[in-house]
Amino acid sequence: MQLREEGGNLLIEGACEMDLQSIFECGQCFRFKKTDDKAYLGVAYGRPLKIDQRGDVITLYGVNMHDWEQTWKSYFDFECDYGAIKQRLATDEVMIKAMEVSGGIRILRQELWECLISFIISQNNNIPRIKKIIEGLCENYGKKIEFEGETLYAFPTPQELGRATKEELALLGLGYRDEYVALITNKVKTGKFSLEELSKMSTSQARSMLISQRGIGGKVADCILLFGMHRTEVCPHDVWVKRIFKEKYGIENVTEKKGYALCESKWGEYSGIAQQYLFYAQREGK
DNA sequence: CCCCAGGTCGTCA
DNA sequence: TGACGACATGGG
Repeated sequence: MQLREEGGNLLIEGACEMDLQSIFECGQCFRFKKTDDKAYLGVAYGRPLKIDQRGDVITLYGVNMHDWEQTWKSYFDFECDYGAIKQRLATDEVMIKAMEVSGGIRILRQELWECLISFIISQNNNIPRIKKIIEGLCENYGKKIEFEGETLYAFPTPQELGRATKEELALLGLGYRDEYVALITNKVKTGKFSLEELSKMSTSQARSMLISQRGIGGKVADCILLFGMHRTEVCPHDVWVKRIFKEKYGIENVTEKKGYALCESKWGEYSGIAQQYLFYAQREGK
């Protein structure tokens, strides 16, 4: 892999265990959309990004080496050696086949606050609608960002989102989740629920803390731990995991508890990443 | 009209 | 603990 600046853009060349489509469409992140010219356009940490992949060249438009070091290197989790992780996970045929499809996934280091709200919204919901709702939140309450001739919006801060009433949220399509979002937003805004403290806790402490909040159960807590706090040992136990254990591994009636034990014994500290590989491959029908 | 969606909550045994 | 329906909304 090689990094260089060219024409005001940053180029990543050569193998880097990175596939933009699977990264942005595996359901870890809801803020990047595909453009007509087959790039991905979105906002993270309040900064706009346009990025595309042609052959083995990835281009981050308008990004210099300083921006890369400051923001995007960490966002795309470049401290992590995915080659080594995949080698560690390649212990059975199911996983090896899944990784042929989804091996380019990286667990993005997203903002905790954004993940918290996004995955509360994700419950009993489908990915296109989750994206639409979050887009609505950003357009209505987030800061406007003009970029490359397009208008983008940052994810609203707790203060900004705190201006929304429950009724306004309902209008954006949150449905019964309006109450959950309003409650936790208010707590974060007023400091009753500290994301800073949360992020310092052990995984099991943080999980209990999350679950004690209204509208956050085990699955949503796990997604927040994995995607918002990069606790890669956490495997969100959803309907798809059940499906995968049944169809691919021939293990039936996997309860939540059983599922965690299975993940722990099979994939250990990388259970969350393993789950993403399997989840994406399964959703792609492979 | 039905069913489902990266679930959670309250209730009842 | 474990099972089961309700819950808003929109798409198929």
